[in-house]
Amino acid sequence: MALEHAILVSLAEKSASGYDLARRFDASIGHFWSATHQQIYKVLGRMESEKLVESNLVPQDGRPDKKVYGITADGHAELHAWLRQPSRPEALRSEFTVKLRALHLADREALAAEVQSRRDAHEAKLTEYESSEVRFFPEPSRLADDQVGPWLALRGGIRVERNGIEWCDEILQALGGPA
Amino acid sequence: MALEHAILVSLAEKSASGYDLARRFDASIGHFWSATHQQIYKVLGRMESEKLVESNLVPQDGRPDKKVYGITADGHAELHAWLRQPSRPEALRSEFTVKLRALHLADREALAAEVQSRRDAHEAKLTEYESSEVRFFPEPSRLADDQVGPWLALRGGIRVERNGIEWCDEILQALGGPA
DNA sequence: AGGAGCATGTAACTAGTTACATGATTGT
DNA sequence: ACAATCATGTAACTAGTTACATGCTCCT
Repeated sequence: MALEHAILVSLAEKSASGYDLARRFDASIGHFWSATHQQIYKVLGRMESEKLVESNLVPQDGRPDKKVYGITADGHAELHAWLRQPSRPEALRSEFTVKLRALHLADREALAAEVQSRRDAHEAKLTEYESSEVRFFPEPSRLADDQVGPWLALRGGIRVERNGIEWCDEILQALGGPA
Repeated sequence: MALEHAILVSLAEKSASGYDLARRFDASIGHFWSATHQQIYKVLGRMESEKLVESNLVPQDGRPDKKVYGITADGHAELHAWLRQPSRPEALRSEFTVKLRALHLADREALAAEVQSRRDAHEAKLTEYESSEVRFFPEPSRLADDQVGPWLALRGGIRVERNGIEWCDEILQALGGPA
């Protein structure tokens, strides 16, 4: 299961509570694997019973106590085993593309509007990624060892968004030009 | 649910049995939305009870009888309603990218091999898509009305694969050059 | 004799989503 | 007073995967 491994990767960087993980899955790692807090708690529970992670309760004042999870030796072993074996290539699944195939049945105006809003979303993400790049990886030629992976992941995100924008433009043009 | 709508799109093109649909979901429409025969049969059953599709049994000789499904008026209505409303933008979910982020914990050789095999897979798909393009859409500037959508979908696939190849090359270079 | 293609399904399971639930503190 | 943030969960449901099951025909 992928969420399990995403959690192991995240906890290997730094121990965290379920809540902390949920926030990470809203940002950094969540750009490539999303998860809600509900599912994170569920999976953490199972992972604890499988001894991949262990928790200790940290009392706080002015705030609710939290359960901070850390990765165990078994967790590290599982993580390394997963890293060693190739993951199956993920087939692309796009509801939008299914819809696009049915273009001749659709309202062109409505579809063009949808494409435009997808383009805007790609643009927004691209801007976000690009500013992350300049902030966190200003000198990509000399990165610390543990920064290469995150940088390459971000590069992938940037590529996906740029590609998405170009494709939207191609569609808009085919739909009758962007006015 | 997206499979439901993918089936409606496919049946709107042409009536088909569950088996036929399963083959379509291995090829054309399956490039953007995959489904196994088990799930197709399950969903077809529900869709029939919801009167979105209707079936009639076609006896064949030398072969098992088949249940040919066609789209109903309700099905068309549902399809058009779906086409009119924007689909939520799909977040990208990539197990590989999660792994890439953990590059510093992984075996570089093994990861490079995995990247190379992903690159090969992208290359193979790209070749397939490109030959589909020349075969089915030799003159993209003058396409029949119902060919524009499928062509744009294919263009999206081509873009995704090309982009995937470029990203793989970027990763391989960062991992120490492609020898 | 064996495998591929045609044709349809059931059953058990895993993963993920949506809705609901609680309760304190801090900021506007 | 109201919303946001911190913090943890349960319950019900939907979607999708994997394994199992049957049986006929055509090709090699």
